[in-house]
Amino acid sequence: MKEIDCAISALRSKNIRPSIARIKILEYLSHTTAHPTVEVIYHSLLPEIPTLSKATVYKTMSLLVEAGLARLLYGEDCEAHYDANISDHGHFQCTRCGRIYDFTVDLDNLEAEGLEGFTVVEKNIFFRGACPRCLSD
Amino acid sequence: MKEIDCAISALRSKNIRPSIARIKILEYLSHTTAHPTVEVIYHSLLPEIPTLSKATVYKTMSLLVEAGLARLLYGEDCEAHYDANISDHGHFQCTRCGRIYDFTVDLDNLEAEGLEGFTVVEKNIFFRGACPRCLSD
DNA sequence: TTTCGTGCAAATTATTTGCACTCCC
DNA sequence: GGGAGTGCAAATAATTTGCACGAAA
Repeated sequence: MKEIDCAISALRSKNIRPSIARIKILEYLSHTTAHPTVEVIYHSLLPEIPTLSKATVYKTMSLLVEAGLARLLYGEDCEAHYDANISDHGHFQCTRCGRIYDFTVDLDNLEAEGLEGFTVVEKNIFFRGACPRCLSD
Repeated sequence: MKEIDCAISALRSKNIRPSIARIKILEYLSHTTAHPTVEVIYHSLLPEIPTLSKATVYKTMSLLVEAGLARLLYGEDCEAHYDANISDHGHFQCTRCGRIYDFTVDLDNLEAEGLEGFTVVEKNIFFRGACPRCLSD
């Protein structure tokens, strides 16, 4: 199956109408490993879709993330969150209330493939889901 | 040792002059687990330091992160990065060139403590350091 | 025909910067 | 006095929103 048909059926399976912008964006996302920003997606597709606007890319990306066809690296919001606990530990963000919790994790024994030749300085682990406080409501 | 002295000596050890804003921000960061944003830090300290400005909080936070006294959750920039690869995998960002690489990781066997009662929907792992391309320069 | 997707522009929010003022060494 | 830290306001950057038009069901 061609990539474009792949994108179309992926959209259909989520009940998202396969418009030109949606198809092209999903197709572009699928064959790149560059983890592009909205800016990058916009400029990459502009030659192909000269009428494309950034607002459409933003709207399409939220749609795709909500449908589970794409994921957002880092947090939900674009605000920077800080932490003075420098030791390796994990963060859990509740998608309902937005609260962030720490948890303990052993990152030394983590098996990672594909990092040969890389110097790792910092390890972050980030989970999302629902916290007990919200689950009990 | 009192918390405030803790903060002062931490700053001194990094050759950062312990000004009132820096001490208070570091102290605040150290005894909270809420992973505050600049906005939150600013409003929490405003009663204590009525002359505080957000610009100072921003400047102080970059300083603390650079010195290794605090860490920034999520990426370096506040731009959202997207990925159509939904399977669990890790991301590595090179702090020199900014490129993001994927790597394979087995998150199922990860031992996490402190997540009893949580429903985990999504797992992200995020490393930072230097990539081979930059290391060979 | 009615709903949905798009594009523009304006609004909002997050962050950075330039500069003047002040406060210690 | 001079460099450093701060605060204000303006500038920039990222993202969201409102609205009108055109295309598709």
